[in-house]
Amino acid sequence: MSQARKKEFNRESLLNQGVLFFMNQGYHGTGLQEILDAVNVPKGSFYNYFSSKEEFCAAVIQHYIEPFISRLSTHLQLSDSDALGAIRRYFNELIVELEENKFKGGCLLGSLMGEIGSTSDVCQQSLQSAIARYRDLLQSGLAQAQQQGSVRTDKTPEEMADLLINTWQGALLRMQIEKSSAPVKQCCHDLLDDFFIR
Amino acid sequence: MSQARKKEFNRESLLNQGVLFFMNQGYHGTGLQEILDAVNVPKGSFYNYFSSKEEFCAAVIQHYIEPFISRLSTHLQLSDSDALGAIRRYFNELIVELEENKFKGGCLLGSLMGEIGSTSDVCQQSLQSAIARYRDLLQSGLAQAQQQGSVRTDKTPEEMADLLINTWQGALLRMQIEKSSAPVKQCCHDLLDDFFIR
DNA sequence: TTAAAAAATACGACCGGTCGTTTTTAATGA
DNA sequence: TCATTAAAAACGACCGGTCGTATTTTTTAA
Repeated sequence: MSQARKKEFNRESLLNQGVLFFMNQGYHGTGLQEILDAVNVPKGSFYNYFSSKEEFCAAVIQHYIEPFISRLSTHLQLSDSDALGAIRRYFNELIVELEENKFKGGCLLGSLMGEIGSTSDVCQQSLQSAIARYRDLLQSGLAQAQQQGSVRTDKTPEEMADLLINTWQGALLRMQIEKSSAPVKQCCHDLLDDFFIR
Repeated sequence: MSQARKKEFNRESLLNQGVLFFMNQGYHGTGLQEILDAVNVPKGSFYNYFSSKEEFCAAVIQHYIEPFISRLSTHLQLSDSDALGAIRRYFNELIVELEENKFKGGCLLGSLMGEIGSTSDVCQQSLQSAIARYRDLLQSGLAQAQQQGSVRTDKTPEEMADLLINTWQGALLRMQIEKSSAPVKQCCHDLLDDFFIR
C-alpha cells in the first residue's frame, strides 16, 4: 500500500474508532493510546494526521454525523411523496439499532455537547455545524411534509426540526440510564404521530 | 468548630464545588485536586468523607437535584389552584438564571448521563433516582393541572412529565453550543403553551 | 536511466505533569 | 494513655504531546 493510501486508511480507521470510544467513554474518559492500540497506529503517526486530540475530536464529530445525514437523505428521496412517513421510518430504523446495541452509547453529539460543549471552542463549532446540517435536512423534510398536507402549517419547519432534535437527544440520554427504548419511542410517537400532525 | 461539625461543613463544601466543577468540566475533565483546592480541603481528608471519586459524584448528583425539587415543590404549593401556571413560572425562573450564567453548564444530570451514564453503575443509579424523584413531582403537578382543566387529559401525566424533562434536557444541550436561550424558551412554549394544553 | 541529494513522512521512546488511591504520620479527644 | 480521625506524603499508572531518528518518497544532476 502506498504511503498516501496508508495515511488515508489510518486516518479513516482512527476516526471510526474515535467515534466508538468517545461515544462509550466520553472525551476525557478516552485516552489516545486506547484508540491507537485499537487501530495499530503509532502515537507519533497520530500527530502527523491530526494536530491535537481536540482537533481530532472535531473531525470525529463531522465523521460521525455523515452517515445519519445520508441515511435520512436517502429515506426522503426514496419516498418523496410521503416525507412524514420517510422521517418516521428513518427514526424507527435508528430505534431498532439502538435496541440492538443494548442502549449503549446513545448519540455522540449529545454526549459531547454536555461534556465539552462549553469548554472546547474547536469542538463546539464542529458540533454546531454538524447539528446545523442535520437540522437543515430535517427541516426541509418537514417543509415537504407540510406541502403534502400531513404536517401542521402553523409552526415553522425550523421550529419543529429543532424540537424533534432536542427531544430526541434528551430521550437518548434517558434511554441510556433507563436501559429502555421507551423514551425514544415515546419521543417519536408524541411528536411525529401527534404534535406535528395537521 | 467541633470536629463533627467541621466534617459536615467540609462535606457540604465539597458537594457544592463538585456540582460546579462537574457541570462545567464534566466528570473525567475534573480532577479531585481542583475541587479540593477550591474548598481548601486536603486530599487525604477527602477519602475520610467519601470512599471514591465515583461515590462522591453519585452524592453530588443527589445534592444537585435537591434545590430543583424543593423549588418546583414550592411553586406548586404556592399557587395550588393553577398548577400549570406554577410549572410555567418555575421553568421561566430557570431560564432567567441560565441567561444570567451566560449558558455555561446547562444541567449536571444531562451532561453526566451522556458522559458516564453507561459506564458507572453507581452514578447511573444515582442519576436514575434523581430523575425519577424530579419526574414524579412534575407528574403530580401535571395531574393537578389536568384536574383543574388546563391540561389535556388524553395523555397520562407521566408521559407528559417525561416528555417535558427529555425535551428540556435536549434543549439545554443545544443552548450550550448555540449560546442562546432560544432552545429552552421554545421548549417551554411548544409544550406548556401548546402541546399540553387542553 | 541511474545515482545521489533532499525533502517528507513514520515511528516509538520519552517528557513533565496529573490522575485517583493508599499508606504513613500527626493530631485530637475521651 | 489509647483509640480514632485528620492530614501529609507517597504510590504506580497514565495523560497529551514532543523529539530525534529511521525510513520512504521526491527531486536533482549526470
